[in-house]
Amino acid sequence: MPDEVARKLGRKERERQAHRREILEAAERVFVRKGYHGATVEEIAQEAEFAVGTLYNFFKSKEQMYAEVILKIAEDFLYVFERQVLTRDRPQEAIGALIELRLRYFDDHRGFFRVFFETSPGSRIDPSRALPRDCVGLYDRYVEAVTGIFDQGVKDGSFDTLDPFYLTMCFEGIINAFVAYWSRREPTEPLDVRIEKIKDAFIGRIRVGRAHA
Amino acid sequence: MPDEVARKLGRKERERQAHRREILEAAERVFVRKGYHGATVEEIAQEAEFAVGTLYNFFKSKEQMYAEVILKIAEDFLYVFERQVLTRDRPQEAIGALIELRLRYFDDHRGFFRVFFETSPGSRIDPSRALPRDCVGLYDRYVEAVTGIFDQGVKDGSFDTLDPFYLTMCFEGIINAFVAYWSRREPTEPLDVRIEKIKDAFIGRIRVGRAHA
Amino acid sequence: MPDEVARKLGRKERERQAHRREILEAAERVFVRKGYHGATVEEIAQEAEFAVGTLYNFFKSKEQMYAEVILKIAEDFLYVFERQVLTRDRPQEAIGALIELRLRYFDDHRGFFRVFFETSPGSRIDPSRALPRDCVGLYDRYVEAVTGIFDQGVKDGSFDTLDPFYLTMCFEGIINAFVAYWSRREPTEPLDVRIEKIKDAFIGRIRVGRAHA
Amino acid sequence: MPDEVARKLGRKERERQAHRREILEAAERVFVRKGYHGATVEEIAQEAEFAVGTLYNFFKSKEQMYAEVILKIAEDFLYVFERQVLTRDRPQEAIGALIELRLRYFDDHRGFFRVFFETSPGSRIDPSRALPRDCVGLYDRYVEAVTGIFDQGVKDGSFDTLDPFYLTMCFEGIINAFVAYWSRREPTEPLDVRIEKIKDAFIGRIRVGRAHA
DNA sequence: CATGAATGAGGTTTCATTCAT
DNA sequence: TATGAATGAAACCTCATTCAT
Repeated sequence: MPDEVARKLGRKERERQAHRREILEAAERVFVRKGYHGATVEEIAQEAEFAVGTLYNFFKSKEQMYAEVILKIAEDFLYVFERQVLTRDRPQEAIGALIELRLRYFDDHRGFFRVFFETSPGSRIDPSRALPRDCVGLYDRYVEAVTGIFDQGVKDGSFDTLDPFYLTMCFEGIINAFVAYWSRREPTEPLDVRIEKIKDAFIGRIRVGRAHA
Repeated sequence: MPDEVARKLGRKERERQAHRREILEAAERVFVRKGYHGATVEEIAQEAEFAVGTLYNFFKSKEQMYAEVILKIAEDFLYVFERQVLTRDRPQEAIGALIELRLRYFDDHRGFFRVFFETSPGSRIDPSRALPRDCVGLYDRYVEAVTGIFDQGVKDGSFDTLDPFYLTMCFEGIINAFVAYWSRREPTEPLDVRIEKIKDAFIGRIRVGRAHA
Repeated sequence: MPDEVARKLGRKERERQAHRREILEAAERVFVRKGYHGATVEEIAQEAEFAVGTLYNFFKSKEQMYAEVILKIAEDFLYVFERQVLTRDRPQEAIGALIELRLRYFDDHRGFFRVFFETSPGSRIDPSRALPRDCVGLYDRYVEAVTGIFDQGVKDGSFDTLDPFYLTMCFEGIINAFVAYWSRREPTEPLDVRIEKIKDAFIGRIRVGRAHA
Repeated sequence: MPDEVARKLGRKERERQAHRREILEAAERVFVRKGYHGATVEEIAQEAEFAVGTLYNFFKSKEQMYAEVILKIAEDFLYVFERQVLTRDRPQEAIGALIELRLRYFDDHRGFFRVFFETSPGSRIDPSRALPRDCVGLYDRYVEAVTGIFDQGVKDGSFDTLDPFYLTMCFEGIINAFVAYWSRREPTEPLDVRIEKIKDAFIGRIRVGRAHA
């Protein structure tokens, strides 16, 4: 009997989380189609196949929905980042894996990144500006981690002697530039080729002992 | 008599243009402060010291005001760009001058810039923020011109053999990253030093024949 | 076996009544805090530690809850009124006891009182705040009873010859005025003293044969 | 020419004020019909024969409309009060005139008083609590003035020796009680009779040297 | 009976745009 | 051309009530 109750509560809670997720996914789709200001709560509700009021049982405002969409993407990204990038021993490989991850990830959420870049003034220039509170922590963690990789690379002699934090900023700037560009124009080359090109261009530029071009 | 009429019309026309300009400048300030959606026509009117109705004698919509603001900023930037950067013969110097221009320009018109680079390439998501046709042309011209400089540099052997367009993307990304960073934290070094550092870091990385670090 | 059923039903029924009472008490607290329109069923449910749906198993609407709260308060007050005031033989003493009751009651249950005396006679304006039938009867009974006391006092020569209904109105007005005053400024004198002062001031004014001041 | 401009501006301003007044009057009517919570801005707009948005050019919220309705009534009242009551030399006459004014005034705005008493909890007990900011000052002025009258009456021997402030509170309480009562049940006696009765009952009770009843 | 997620009508408020003066 | 009051569509959000479990 307690078991059944437990299972029941478990199911209810599971359903609630499922609905929450469905709403967030619907919200992401609508934000992608219409942008933050263009999206209406009404439309998100229709997309999620819930009534408007229901959304407000999960999120207290449209703004919070937006924030959570970003948060979800950021969390997912960080989860993979920590597993696929931070586990690498050699800095060069870590940066290579990060380039790949960032580009692949972007491909999956391309539409939303477009929204993100456009929504908040300053966001393309300074993503941390447009982020919801919870997200800023994640972003800082990410920046620190990447800086750590560069630091290690400089120390162990893999990379030229450069300020690791400057390297991180350049890295982010470059990736963002490409991501922003490809969010507007359909890329002409397949993802793999683009990844390799950026790896070459970036890592090649900072790697110690490279031959002169 | 005809003379007087001519003078009068001339004055009237001059005044009209002056008002138009004042309105655009007010609009720019407000868009910079509030972003496109946050700005209200009412606020722009107050800033311009005109009545709302008057604005609609010059522009058919808020959207058009926005488009013209962007256009003006882009034109101003491009005007200086063509004179101070494109006139250089040697690619390395041109890029150096561009770095200087972008950083100086940013320091003087940081709000300015935000609007320009934010909106830049026109959105498919939020039509109201899409760049006006004319402006997209300007932006493309800028990108092409910069790409041209890199192209020349690669061809004449100043720079390593890299895809010039990729170089442009990287260049923009890096500049944006620094600009973003300095817009959050007051720079510790004077502008001149910062300019030199970036010149070294960026140009140094792509210049042929550089010594190993 | 039938016994056990009977006991069970008895317990169930007792529990049901207990829950009903708990809900009403919670509702009263919330109505006192927020007023009718400010109170939400959600908040009442939380206060009562039941789910919203449960409340609707006992009352068919928020309006009915409100009506029952009023009714309960009115009944409680009237219960004491009839025992402590109406039992007095001499009008002067009855009015004195009523003064004491109203002031003490107010001190103990000031939120309480507000609901009763505020809402009192039912609104033609805001149907949702109209008193339930039963309650209007109670209030009228109260007014009638007080008027009756004055009537008796006038007739038996205790009070000056005045319209008893007018006296009731004056009495209510004066009590309310003091109560209001003391609800703003902490009284400087203890309750007993205040009670005596009002007795003197009010009864003294209407008592036959008083000395000139 | 400047004259014409002046007249024009004057007319515009006059019209604006007229519209403001019309809206307030419409609002009063709707509040009277439906109560504060029952009234919708939409309905007020229809009653005033303006679009909804127009109301918001004059008042920033429904709440402010309500506050201004009260303020207008209070100001009008004070205006007459100062002319018809404060000008009397003898305290007894002044109080008599005040009773008449309060009752007559109430007759004109009866509906609104009903709303007022019902809208804010505690308003019948302590009207000053429910008043908008601007109004509180007016109310204080009124209370002071009335207290002054009683003070003068006590000093010159017209009234019994009683605390003038207590007298004011009793006076207000009594008037409010009647007003509240008659806002619910149609009075059975004509206004004149009621005025005289209250004059007798109240002034008669506090006048020095009255004969025993 | 207890639960609480789902509902959706309806409220207040904003603001780009128009138009009579 | 300059004005700014008037417009009204449309947005976000609340909350009493229902109902499947």
